[in-house]
Amino acid sequence: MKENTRQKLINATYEEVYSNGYQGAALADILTKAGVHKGSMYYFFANKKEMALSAIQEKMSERFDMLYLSITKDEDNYLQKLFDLLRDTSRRDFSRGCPLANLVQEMSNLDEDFNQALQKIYNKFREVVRLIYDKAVENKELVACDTDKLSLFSIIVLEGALLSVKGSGNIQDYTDAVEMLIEYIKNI
Amino acid sequence: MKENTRQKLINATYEEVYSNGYQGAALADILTKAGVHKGSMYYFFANKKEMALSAIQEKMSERFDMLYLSITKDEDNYLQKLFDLLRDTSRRDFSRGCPLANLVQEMSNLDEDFNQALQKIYNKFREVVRLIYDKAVENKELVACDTDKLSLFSIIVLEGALLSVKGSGNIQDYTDAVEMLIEYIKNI
DNA sequence: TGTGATGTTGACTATTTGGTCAAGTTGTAT
DNA sequence: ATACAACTTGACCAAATAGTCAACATCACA
Repeated sequence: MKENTRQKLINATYEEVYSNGYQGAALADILTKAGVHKGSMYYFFANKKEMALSAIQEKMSERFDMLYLSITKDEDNYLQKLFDLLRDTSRRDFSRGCPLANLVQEMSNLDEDFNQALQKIYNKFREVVRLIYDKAVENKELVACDTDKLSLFSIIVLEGALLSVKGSGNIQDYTDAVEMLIEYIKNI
Repeated sequence: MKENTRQKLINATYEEVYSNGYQGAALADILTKAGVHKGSMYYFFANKKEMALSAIQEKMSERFDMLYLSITKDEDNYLQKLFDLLRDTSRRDFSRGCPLANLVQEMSNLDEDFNQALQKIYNKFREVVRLIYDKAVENKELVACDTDKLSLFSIIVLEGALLSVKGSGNIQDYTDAVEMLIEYIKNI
């Protein structure tokens, strides 16, 4: 049962922080959503910040591994699978946007611990995307190029596109941007 | 003196919200920074939210007009002036990022009034960039193309690049992305 | 079955939050 | 000079905030 309570807190924290930001996520709401009492929470975590950092690290790694790292473990069609993933709007929560981007925007210049944790996650994300491009080059799906810069550009367009949808309320912004990015990559 | 107090509040609110987000901006801090007492503030604004919305609208319009709209009022070199502006890192606050993007990320899915205000500002920004590209096409600096999508893509790359710097702590991300965008535009 | 470790409960606190208000000061026009 | 509007002051308030704690329950195991 131990992991149960902890995991319920991690899940609820992640959800509340994703929806409201770290500063906007009230402890009382997290506890209600998790169905856990305050004292129990302080048994597992030192404070709100430690719980949020744990939630972010655990849930985001999980998410990136599932979505992106899995592609590198296949045998071929690396590029196509990445394009498919980018094009798949059903997997995206356009209202809440990108969980990582939200927190980077909110916290990286406010708290050094968040800054460091988010930098690690962000760099890992970028490495995974670069790995996909490296495999694509290796497999002759893509001509040899600066895959590091390409992964940077890809993430920038992805994050920017998700932000744009939040700003305009128009999902078309996302699909347009993704197609422009894919066109760019095909023309390298 | 009337405009003085109001303006001090607008400036302080903008700064505090820019640094800490709307939810993280404490009224007490805004008042201290402005050197204005609470009662005075509530004489000029109905509440924190109205004051923040006023600050955002007034200060952001001012900023976009100064940076971007001014380009469209010149006679030529539209494209070059836009590229110069994008390349000018001295004008950017990489630690705090883009004021508009920060607020869109934080508030657009939390409050409908913020959502509407930010959408207007965001759309205006995009229109101004499109106007620059339209003038560039008209002036034969750029071949005829879908300037609307190009403005979308430009803003997405810009916002994404600023976010990336926050995420990685590396300003090179910004300059790399801007050069890739400029290369893309030159190759249209 | 008793004992210590692991986990749970919810009332309690101190502080900070946005917001109110009655009393005061200043400016301005007649 | 007077009167009225424009503006300022800071004490006060209720609600929400993160965090504490002593008592209690449950579990594993000797």
